[in-house]
Amino acid sequence: MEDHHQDAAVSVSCSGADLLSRIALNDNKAGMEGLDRDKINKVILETSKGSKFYENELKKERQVNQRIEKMMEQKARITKEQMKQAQAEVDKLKCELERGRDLGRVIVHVDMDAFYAAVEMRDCPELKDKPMAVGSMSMLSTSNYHARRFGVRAAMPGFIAKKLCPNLVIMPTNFDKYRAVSAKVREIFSEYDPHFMTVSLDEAYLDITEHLEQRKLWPESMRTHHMCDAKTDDAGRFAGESEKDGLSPVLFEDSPGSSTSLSGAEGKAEVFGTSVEEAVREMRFRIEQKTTLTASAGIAPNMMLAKVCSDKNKPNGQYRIPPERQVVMEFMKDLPVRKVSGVGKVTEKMLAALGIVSCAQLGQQMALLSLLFSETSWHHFLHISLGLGSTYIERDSERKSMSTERTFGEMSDAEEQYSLCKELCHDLAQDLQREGLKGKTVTLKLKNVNFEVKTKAFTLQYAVCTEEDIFAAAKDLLKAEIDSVSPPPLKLRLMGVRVSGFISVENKKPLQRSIMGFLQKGGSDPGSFTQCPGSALKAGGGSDSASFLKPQSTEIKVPSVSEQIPKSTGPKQQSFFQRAQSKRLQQQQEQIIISGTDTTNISADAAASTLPITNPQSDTTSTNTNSGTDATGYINKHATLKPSFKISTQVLQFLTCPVCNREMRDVNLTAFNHHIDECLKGSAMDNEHTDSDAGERKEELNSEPPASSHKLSCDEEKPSTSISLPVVETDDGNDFKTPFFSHRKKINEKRSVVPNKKRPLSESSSKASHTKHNPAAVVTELSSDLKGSSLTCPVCSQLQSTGDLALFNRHVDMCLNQEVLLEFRGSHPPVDHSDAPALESVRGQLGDQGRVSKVREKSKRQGSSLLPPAKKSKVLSTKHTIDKFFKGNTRQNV
DNA sequence: GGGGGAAGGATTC
DNA sequence: TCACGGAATCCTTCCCCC
Repeated sequence: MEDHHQDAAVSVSCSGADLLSRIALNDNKAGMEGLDRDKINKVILETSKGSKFYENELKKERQVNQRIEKMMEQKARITKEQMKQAQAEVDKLKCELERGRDLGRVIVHVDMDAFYAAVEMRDCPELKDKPMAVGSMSMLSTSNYHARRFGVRAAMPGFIAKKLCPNLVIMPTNFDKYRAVSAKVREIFSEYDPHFMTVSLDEAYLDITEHLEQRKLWPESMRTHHMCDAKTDDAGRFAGESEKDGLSPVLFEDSPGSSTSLSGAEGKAEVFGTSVEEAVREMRFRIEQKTTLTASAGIAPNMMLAKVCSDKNKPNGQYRIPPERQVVMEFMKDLPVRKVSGVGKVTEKMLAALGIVSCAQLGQQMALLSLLFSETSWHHFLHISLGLGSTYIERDSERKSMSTERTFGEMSDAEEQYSLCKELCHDLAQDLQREGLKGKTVTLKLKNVNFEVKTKAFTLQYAVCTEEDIFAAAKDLLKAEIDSVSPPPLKLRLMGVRVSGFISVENKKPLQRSIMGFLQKGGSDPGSFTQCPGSALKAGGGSDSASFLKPQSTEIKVPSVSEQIPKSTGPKQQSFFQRAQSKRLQQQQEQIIISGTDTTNISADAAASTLPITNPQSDTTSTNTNSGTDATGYINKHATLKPSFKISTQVLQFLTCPVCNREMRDVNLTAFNHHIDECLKGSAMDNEHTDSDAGERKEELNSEPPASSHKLSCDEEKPSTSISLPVVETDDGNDFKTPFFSHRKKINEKRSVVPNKKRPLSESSSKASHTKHNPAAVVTELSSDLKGSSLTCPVCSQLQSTGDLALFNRHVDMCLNQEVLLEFRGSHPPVDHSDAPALESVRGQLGDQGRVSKVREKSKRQGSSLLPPAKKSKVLSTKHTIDKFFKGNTRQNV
């Protein structure tokens, strides 16, 4: 939604301005130009003044002012030498960023105009000439353009809006209806970019680069669209074509893009060209035809710019920044920092205190900013000043928490509070179970009648999702709060409960365990590998655990939205290597079982320290599911500290050693076990000096493949899978140094550094292993490319003197097997991989950029921090800053 | 000193 | 007439423990 929450005025012209920037009107929004700000602010002030809310806002404002004071003191202490060093560091990073600037993508940000209000007006034509808003007396979600002329806007309480505009009609929200409209719009989006990313019901990012390529070849007929092809309404209230006249155009009849309006154009055909602008205009045209609502769009080489652009010609317009560095820099020059998503009222104010209002000023003051702000923050600022943003659009990032909260009138009775708490837990449990999620951290959020917010969290030993379990934790937190408040009683106006630390997310860390589970049949809860062995299974118990015990299928297609399989159990959790390896190893196990035994005696101590084993092939191997009562289904994680990888003594016709991959015929199990023991010893010795490396490699293998890499599973059968990785790019801007990857370098010339600190594993990994462009094709490409050349093993970095892919893959398999064995043997400290470029590349391929970043950041912290972290001010955090806009600037041009 | 949990805060729609 | 939301994510700081 457009600038929904930019509710701090850029400047306040009322008295006491310094304390009012949080409350005063922000008219920096389409349809709000030229308002009598003083008058509006006066009304807002008069209405708010004296309230608890107002007092709290003043308090927060004072805190921000204190932060600014501290920052200014810090600034005063900065020496010339420090500035010089800082400038050098900034310049260096700037150079790297410039080198990695990617102008090759065409990113579009589409934003529906006054979405909720527009839907309501469409369905209730009598509203179209009236000032109206959607929401309630306590809060408005959005307003139409008539209302905006009175200063009524989103994120404003309804009662204040009523003061500003007594005739304002406030419509209640109807999310079902908005969702239905949104679904229609998304259908159109998917035709331009099947991987588009939805931000909210009315916003999306698309990468239409590929579409534009194809579009060039399209005949005119494919670019011809007819007026008024909307057939039905979204909620049964909109009658259709006969009523469409005058609806949508009236919303924004004087808007920049009104040429696409519907009036009097029924049946006419419009032909769109092949250019970027034409493609986006066509998309907007089709949205309008289908929904009678208008959308605005921004077109730019990255997400950050596209977002800013979509606001430029709002409503019903579009704006494009061509992919030229000079133009980008020119565009950024006068852009107020506040216009950039991620810069909120606090950041704006802090920057303003340093004399920074525009993005050009931001660029000029980077050395200073690097000394005053955290690394994350100033890197963000640097990206902004250079007009850089992410060129990779991530589609579905994994949910990290789920919560529910409620605001109410003053509540002081403890019994009532417990009762409400239980109710919230009930609701949350239902939501969690609906999505098959379980989390270990329960957080209680409380807001007292003075608007002071407190959160109390507790992390359990096991993941929970039932009302009882959540409430058990939440009520203790509530009790502590009730008992500690002084003076009693605790007077609340809001209570919320959140569950986070989902085991589906956490399990990305020990994913390697899944490889180790290659012998397991029937699949089990990957989440039960926790600090509390077996606890998740116990906690999950009964039907709850079912959602985590779903058979894992090796999906070929990308799961649709409707496929609500918990992400924790999907093949997504295993890397491509892992899945291929698991499968191969599992086939070996099948051979063992088929040959007459399934008593693989991995460990006698399965119950004490068990590794639940995921079964990537459960659909096809479920006949061999273990009962779970014996040790068969588990591998003791300590078992291989001593080589004890035993298989029961029976003569088997055909076995393959899981260590060296050799096939053995007519061998009895004693001999086979002996062979494995020897292999293990050999492997252990081989790796003795590289344990730490392997430990790091183990982590690399933990990474998660992208959603799209599900497609790769169909190639797992092929011998070339070991090298058929979708991603070949490191996130540090280093060139690949091995022959194995050298041919990719040409493809990936455009790269940039992603200096993101603390990048979440889930996001970075999925991003890193992005294979949007037909991964299957990559397999072919790589395979054919490699024929006849020397190859370097991505695991051990050794150059292999063979061009034979089968031999090479065999070697990679063996290396991978050794990784598994090293895992058996215990943990390994991470090491510096600076001398292992191939591993770095592998890490990039496997998608675990988060870990790469961590290693690099560690060295960075040691070497480059000019001020102790504690002295650096905190600022800036957003889901749209580095994560959405900047991280992932390393696009995978596969 | 580093890792990780807890708490608070900023930002977004 | 009273009256300022809900959900999610990320970042920073603090603190404890190893």
